Amino acid sequence: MKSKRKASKRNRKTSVENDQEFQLELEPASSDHEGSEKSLNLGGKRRKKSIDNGMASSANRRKQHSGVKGGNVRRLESNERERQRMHKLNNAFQALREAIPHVKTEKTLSKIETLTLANNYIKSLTAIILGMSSGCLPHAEGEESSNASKLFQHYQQQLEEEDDGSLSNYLTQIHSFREGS
DNA sequence: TAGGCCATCTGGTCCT
DNA sequence: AGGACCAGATGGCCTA
Repeated sequence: MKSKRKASKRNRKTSVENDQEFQLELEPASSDHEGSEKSLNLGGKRRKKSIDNGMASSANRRKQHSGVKGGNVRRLESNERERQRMHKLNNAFQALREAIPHVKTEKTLSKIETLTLANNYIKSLTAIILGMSSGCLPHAEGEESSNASKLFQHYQQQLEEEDDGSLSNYLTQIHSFREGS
């Protein structure tokens, strides 16, 4: 079903990798699951399913062949740490999703959508704040106001250079996300 | 069925 | 030396 597509994805690999995989494919199937049980238990459900189906991933095969005694345990521990790290990253993404206002839909924002929206949201807020504060800046004499003025000039210049219309861009994106859902 | 998105594994590199 | 970080590879799930 997906073999064609997966094959096309695999074509991105280098010829060296293809050669290695070809050789590994010739390995006896009985060795495929060695060392994969622990990571299976530690891993998420999605990964578990693939292994439940009896599919030995190339990753597992690589693991099989890179296994030095003791190194295997270290690898599994490293995998677990990496999983935890990615979970933290995903939690941060979730927090970011909740921090930026967007049209509520059943479909959650993808990571790229979240980052793009957050970027433009920050820019739009910056533009608004600076716009609100700009009124009192010209007559300011204190150092604090002077800094604010510099800040305002800096961002104004930045916005001019980017010329992307942050606020309208942000609103446009929200609108497109709404339509896309 | 193709494409998008995601989770996981892995080896390399950087950092402490 | 070992952990953190990163990017590539891969397979699963979902949707148009």
